[in-house]
Amino acid sequence: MAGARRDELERRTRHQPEAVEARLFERWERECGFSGDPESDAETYVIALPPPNVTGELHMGHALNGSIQDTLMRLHRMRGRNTLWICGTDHASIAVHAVIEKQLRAEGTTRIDVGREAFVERVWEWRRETGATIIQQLKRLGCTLDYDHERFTMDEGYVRAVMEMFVRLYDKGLIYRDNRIVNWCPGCGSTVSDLEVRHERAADALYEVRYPIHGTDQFLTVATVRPETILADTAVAVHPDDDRYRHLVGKTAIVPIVGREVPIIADEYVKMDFGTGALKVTPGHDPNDFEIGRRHGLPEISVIGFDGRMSAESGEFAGLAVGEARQKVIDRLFSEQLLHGERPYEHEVGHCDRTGDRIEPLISLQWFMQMDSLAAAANAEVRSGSVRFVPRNQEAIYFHWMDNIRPWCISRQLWWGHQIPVWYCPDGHRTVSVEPPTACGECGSAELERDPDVLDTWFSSALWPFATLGWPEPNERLATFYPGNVLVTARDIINLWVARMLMMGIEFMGEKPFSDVYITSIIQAADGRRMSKSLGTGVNPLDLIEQFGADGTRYGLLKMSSTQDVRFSEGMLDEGAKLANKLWNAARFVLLQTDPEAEPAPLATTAEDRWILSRLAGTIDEVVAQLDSYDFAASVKGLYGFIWNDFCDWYVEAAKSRLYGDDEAARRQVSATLVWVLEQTVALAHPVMPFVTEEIWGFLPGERAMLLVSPVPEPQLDHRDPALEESARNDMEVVSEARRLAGEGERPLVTAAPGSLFMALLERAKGVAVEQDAAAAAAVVVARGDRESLEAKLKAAVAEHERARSKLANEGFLARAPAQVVDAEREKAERFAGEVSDIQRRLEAL
RNA sequence: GGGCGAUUAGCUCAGCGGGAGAGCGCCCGCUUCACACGCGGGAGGUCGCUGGUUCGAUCCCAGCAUCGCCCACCA
Repeated sequence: MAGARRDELERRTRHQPEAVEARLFERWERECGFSGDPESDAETYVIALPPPNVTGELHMGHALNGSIQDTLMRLHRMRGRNTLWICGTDHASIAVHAVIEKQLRAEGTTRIDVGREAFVERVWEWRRETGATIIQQLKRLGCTLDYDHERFTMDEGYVRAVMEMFVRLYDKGLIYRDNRIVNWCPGCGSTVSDLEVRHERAADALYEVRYPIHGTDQFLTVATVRPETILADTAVAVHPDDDRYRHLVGKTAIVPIVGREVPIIADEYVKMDFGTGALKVTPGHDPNDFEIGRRHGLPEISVIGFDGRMSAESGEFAGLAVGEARQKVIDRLFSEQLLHGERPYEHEVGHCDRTGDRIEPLISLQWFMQMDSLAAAANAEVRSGSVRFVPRNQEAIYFHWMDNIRPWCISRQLWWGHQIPVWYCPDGHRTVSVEPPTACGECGSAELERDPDVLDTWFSSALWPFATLGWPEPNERLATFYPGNVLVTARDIINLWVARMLMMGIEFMGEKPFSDVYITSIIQAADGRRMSKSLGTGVNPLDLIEQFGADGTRYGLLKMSSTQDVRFSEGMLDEGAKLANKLWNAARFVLLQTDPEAEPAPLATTAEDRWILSRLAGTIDEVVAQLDSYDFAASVKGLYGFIWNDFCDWYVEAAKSRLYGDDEAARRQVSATLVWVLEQTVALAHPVMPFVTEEIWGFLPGERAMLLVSPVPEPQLDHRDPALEESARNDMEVVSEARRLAGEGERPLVTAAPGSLFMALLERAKGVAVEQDAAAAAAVVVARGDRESLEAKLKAAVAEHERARSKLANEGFLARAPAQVVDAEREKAERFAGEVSDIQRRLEAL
């Protein structure tokens, strides 16, 4: 190694992430690139990044997802796959509206005042200024995304793809317009989907109201929490099996206040044991009642408008706010002696996930998508195992939703988004077209007005895996990189996004967009609450990267990635940061202390060599297999144990006696193995800890490509020696015990067969004597000349021997225990038998 | 109401049918020639509770308790 490089290694006694990360990332981008090669014949490996909202800042979820995906990308790149990690952001209609409308409010204006065109222009301006900061933040984590082809769901080409999708589905009859009850969010001024409604407890009152039965002097009493909607009642329903009311079915009731005569119907939806067992049916203002209404062909009356006030349909109440109307209705019912009772009532009420406003179910004309056939095709893929959820049990979430799928309301009353490609002429004809038409398709009128609504953001997200590759235009990137391999996301958007991508991928590409769906853990705040900005429980990943380095952060997040909910623990990142430093220093030691002439090679000269080579082969085998099965926590744990305990604590320490000894040949041999093991280890750790490993790689001897694009190590399975590893564990205990005794001021003596593992460590230890004895069955440590401790040792060994023997004598044990367990017990019995006789010999010698 | 998951050392978590583990924290000793972001040694646990299966249960089964997340149209 050149003198300057040596000096640098000697000087840098600590790994300093902040000093190397930016430089290495820049080299990766410049010298290697992350764009994938559409021309290559190599097998592809493709992941589409779940596009973060343009409004977003990197949060813990992104950092975890990013760490996992980048680890997978790097592993497969090192395997020689043609890798592509699709990169981009989502236009996030509602979130962007929130940002811009807040700005407008601060300026004393509103979106209505500035108008649609100016509003949208303003959004673009904001987008140009702030850019997608979150994508830049992912670079800090080391993510090797295809930044050169970054996409945005509002890009020209992407918008075309969305329009194309709409038109095709419309032509197929799957998209249609209908009056339906929808979740109206007064805050958003738009509908929101069922998945964007949160249910929260609310304290309301339950009113019992008497409805006169037509042609009698009797009453039917119903229970309601929304008396103001009485004005829109179009039936009263009871359960068909309810003997109390069976005789009333087919008769009519008079709706209080408005005096409308409505049928009394029977419907199984009604719960006999709730309230009075009679339900007022208001199709215009309740989703369930809407369904009942459709089943029975009832009129749909709206008395509440989109402005949150009573509409003209409500007659004398028109113009009142809903709350005021409610009070007035109650007063009227009371004065007319129709209010039978009132009691406090706590129940769940829908709130908008974004704004927190209480959802108002309203009937309106919206665009819908029929999901049944699409869902059936997607479900078949999941049922057959062709699409696999990991962990498997997350499928339940998917199926629960998909097996009960309902039409999807895809129109939103917003301005920022993909405007629905439907134009209306004054005669009301529809023209549906990807490009703006010049004339009505039916009557030729040139006076066309475009549907003002935009599409649900998830509509465009659903085609992310292929619209990002240039669909619908045929092209090489699309042909090469679709379908992808795995989707990595959190379980809260399994239905919102994953299911819809599956359906659209199958519909438009004829093939599932990915085979594996890896559902990550969700990291909670340290106190067990949800991590969220609003709760103030969030942790900024960029701060973590500063504190622990990108490698430490990635390591820590992967380590936390075990169960479905896990509490954030800084300790795990700290562990990662320390491991990076440990690895750096192990590299310094190996590169500075070994014979520079030694050619890196796995030379199995001593027992320690064979042992570390066995451990290395086993570790490579396991760590890679665990990454392949998405068991990141286990993988990272295996890396840690090998690097810190096996390599640094035991092998490097044991190697020192040869390294610093007089035997030149031994020095060269152990040097060769040390460098070889280091090289393999660093390559193995690269997917998880890319920066420190790349930095070390640069100091390894010889001309070499960057580690990013170097091959992943192959486990040398012929190096594996489980018996040796087992006896190593025993010898480790002997070494520890000798150290303890020496620490207590004893003068321990170790009797060991020649070539026993780690005796080199004892020979270097102060106050420990080592005695080579070919007859020794196992390494045994005794306190020199101390009859008492020898006897104690003998007693313990006899007890262990007896224990193993009695187990073997137990018929039930022999009959049921697996063969390898029985063998292990047998070996144990033999080993302790050997130890017993060793100690006995030493006792006699005293 | 339904689904999923958790309950193991002071803290965060592994282990999931055959002798209770890691990291951090704590105690003792080390300026040992890679690393004090270190080295060596150590203390600390009736593995939530109750039953069951088994020769044997932290691990499997049932029930209970507590906590978390997701889903859900009881007016």
